[in-house]
Amino acid sequence: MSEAVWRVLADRGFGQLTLRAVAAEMGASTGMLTHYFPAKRDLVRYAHAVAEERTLAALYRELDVTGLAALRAYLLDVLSLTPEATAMNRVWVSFWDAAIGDPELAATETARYERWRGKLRPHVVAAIEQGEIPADRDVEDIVASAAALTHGLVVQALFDPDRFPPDRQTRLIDDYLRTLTCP
Amino acid sequence: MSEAVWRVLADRGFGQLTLRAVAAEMGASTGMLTHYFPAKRDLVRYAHAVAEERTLAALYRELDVTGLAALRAYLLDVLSLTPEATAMNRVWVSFWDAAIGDPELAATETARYERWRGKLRPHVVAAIEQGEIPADRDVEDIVASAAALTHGLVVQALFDPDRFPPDRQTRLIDDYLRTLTCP
DNA sequence: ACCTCCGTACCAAACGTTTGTTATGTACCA
DNA sequence: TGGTACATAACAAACGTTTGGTACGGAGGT
Repeated sequence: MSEAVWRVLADRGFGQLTLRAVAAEMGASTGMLTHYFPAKRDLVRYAHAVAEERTLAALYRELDVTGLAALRAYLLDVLSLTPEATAMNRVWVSFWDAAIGDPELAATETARYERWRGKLRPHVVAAIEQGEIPADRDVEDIVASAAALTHGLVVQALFDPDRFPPDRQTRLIDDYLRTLTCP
Repeated sequence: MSEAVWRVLADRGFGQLTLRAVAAEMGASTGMLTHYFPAKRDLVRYAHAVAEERTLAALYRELDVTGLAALRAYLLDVLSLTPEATAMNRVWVSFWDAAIGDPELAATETARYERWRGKLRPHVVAAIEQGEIPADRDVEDIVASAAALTHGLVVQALFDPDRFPPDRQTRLIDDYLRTLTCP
């Protein structure tokens, strides 16, 4: 079930997530879907959960590094460095559109962002404690700008993969992290 | 005509840009629209042009500053600092979704990004010549990261306006520009 | 000046498709 | 016997598109 939803999501996006498309993808009927999802809204919620689960799967792995190196690892996880990551990012960008028009989805996206920043925050704190980042910098602002730069690169890479190959995306993140170290 | 299209775009987004919605917005019939736009695709193209025109209107004003200050001014133009700018950004984010599924729209978005970066580039060059940015930094990378940070802030501000009020968005851009000045 | 013709600019209505949703029926298992 | 897990089919609504028709205004002939 989650497989079928993900396949529809990955190659058509959130806007084209339709009951019949999912049903066809799993060789079933729309009646079966309405049995599990009384309304379309429920299917969208489930699809959102599926996408988030796939995202977090990569995010919750253990790291053997701390501070800036850990921050770097988490940011690279989000970039479109592999075809799978690119598909993931396409899904999330399409979700942004859906969320703009739906207050409930917008709220979940707000929460997702805060969760992501919460994941990055301790490593910024550690980087400051380890002296990798000047202590007078604001933690919350660094987290927000790191997230911003990363998602900004994601969007540009989505529309211009030739100009933003994996090694350049990585280099841009590294350049950014380097500027964090200077006072 | 362009007024009606813009109104629909602004409060429903690209995904909900429909012939009937535009027709209703200008108190006309769908037949009239198909007279001017033989196919939906043509209406979408026109809507894209309308949105771009509104964007460029703000972008092509003359500046009495150069270098980093000019770069700052252009980046601030894009941020969601006013309700109008917020509406504009909602439209463009919704356009990203439409562009993901349509190669032709994707190509126009690729071009739009390159045009935007082209607008920023000379000011980065000037900043380097004026010694505001170390000469060993890559111009193209700085332009790309500035665009990325800005659009990343736009998206976060769209879903969390409380956490990203205008003054914080501005501060985050200023912090970024400050890190550019250090070697 | 008048009439005819024709293209432009629309409207109203309908068409076929796709969408979410609902109703009815059926197999199966406890 | 009754509830769960489906399939089939139909439904109304919304969509892009097509059709048939009306109004008008300028061009050309008489």
